[in-house]
Amino acid sequence: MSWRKETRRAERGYHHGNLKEALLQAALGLIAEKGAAGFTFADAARMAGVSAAAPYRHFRDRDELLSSIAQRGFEQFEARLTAAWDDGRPDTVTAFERVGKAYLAFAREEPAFYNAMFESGLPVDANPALQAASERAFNIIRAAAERLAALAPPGTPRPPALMMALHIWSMAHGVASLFSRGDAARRKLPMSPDELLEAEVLIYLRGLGFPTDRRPPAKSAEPPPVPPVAPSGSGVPPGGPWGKPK
Amino acid sequence: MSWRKETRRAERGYHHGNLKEALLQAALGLIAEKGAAGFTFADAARMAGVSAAAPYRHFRDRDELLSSIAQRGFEQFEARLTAAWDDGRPDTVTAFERVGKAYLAFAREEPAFYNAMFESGLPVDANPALQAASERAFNIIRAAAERLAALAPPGTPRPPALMMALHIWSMAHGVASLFSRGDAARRKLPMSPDELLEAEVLIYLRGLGFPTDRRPPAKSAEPPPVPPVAPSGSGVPPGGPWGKPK
DNA sequence: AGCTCATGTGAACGGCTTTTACATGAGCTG
DNA sequence: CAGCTCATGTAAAAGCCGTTCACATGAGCT
Repeated sequence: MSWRKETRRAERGYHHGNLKEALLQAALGLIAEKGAAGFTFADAARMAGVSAAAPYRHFRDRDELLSSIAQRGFEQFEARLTAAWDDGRPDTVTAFERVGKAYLAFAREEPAFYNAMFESGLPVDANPALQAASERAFNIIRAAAERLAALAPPGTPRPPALMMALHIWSMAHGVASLFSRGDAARRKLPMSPDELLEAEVLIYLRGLGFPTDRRPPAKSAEPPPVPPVAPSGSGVPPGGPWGKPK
Repeated sequence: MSWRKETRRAERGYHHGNLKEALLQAALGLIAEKGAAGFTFADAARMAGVSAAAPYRHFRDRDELLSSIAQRGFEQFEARLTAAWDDGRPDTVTAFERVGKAYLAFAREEPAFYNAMFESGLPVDANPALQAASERAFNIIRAAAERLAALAPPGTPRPPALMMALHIWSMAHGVASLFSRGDAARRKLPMSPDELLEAEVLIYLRGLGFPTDRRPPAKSAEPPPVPPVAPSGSGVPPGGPWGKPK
């Protein structure tokens, strides 16, 4: 079995064999558990079964480990946003909202990454690689906004795509930070963070003149009752992007 | 002179005289400088000129000092939001936007409080007093949303005020967190965080059917070119809440 | 004057980060 | 295969922090 070699490497030898990766995984678990602030270099070392000094062979200091995690986080984040955007299929607005949901899903499902990326207080702009990774992730949102802006109803002033992207980002980040994570997420909401963000984005898009009179923010995947492009006659869609007030 | 008594108390005596307050002030300065994560109990004690054990006579532990600061922060926050809202004068929409700006102004001008309140990772819901203070601050936004919702144009479905409040809060918090603070604020923006948020809120309100075709978000107070109520035929006002794309 | 209790001190414990000198052994070289 | 070298690990130590405990001080009351 391939059990032998790996286990022996991992357990017995003087050399760990893959300490860097083991430390990253350990740190990820610890951050998910206790937050980036509570995470400890020594703990990660202990969890990997090495002495407290060993990590310094692979990371300059604790901050560099944190940065590495944030870096990976931004990469995975970018991948998920890219997948969610799916190049604007089946239609731009649907895909755009999917990106928003992917943002929240990432914050929910990868709390450790999200924490390292946005809540650890590490200086993102001090690390060029990190900044670049963050930029690449944001560029997905930006590209999506670009496509959306190009679709602005004729006769209306075209909204600047960059501004739209920043708006969407701030909405997603605001909802994720306030309502979609461990601590403050306990605030009792009349709706789920996903629904909250979806409604927010829909209202915002309507404010830009986009037709958003599609399905209400229900969880079921219904076939779209009408083709995505609607006449812009009445600015007010029938359903409205919010449910009945409970 | 009253100089005597205070100074002697502060400098000489075995007893400090007002250590609790001194510690709070010291901590506030340290947090503003190095963030809540970097802030140190021992440092605060040193800055107040007492031993490292002295603070424990006034705070159970480091977290309680942090909580006290967050608590004060929420109180000041509430006061500023209340002042900005000014009971909806001179008109609801204007006052509403002023609240948004007050949110950003607070984040910018009181980084230490903001940090303790929203970025220190302390469990807000574990401390009832803290949670109540936070709730009171949010209620200002909520009350404003309530008034705004009541003004929804006739013929449109009335948006739930709580949802609106949550939306506005998430926008303000998102913009503040991402663009209006020390670290990540370095991201080059085509506009100021204030303008960004103002545009965002205006577009959002327009999406709800509110007439928002007032002055563009310029700093000068121009007379409104057209009366505020527009026919709802075309959902798109003339000016648009964004400037020319640069 | 004397008592008492809030408030401050100093020393100590354990834990964390980081550095330094030293140990080990994996992989290359001849 | 012998031997060298260097990456990778360890142990120990210094310095910091949070926290606790026994003890000191003196402010205010009787």
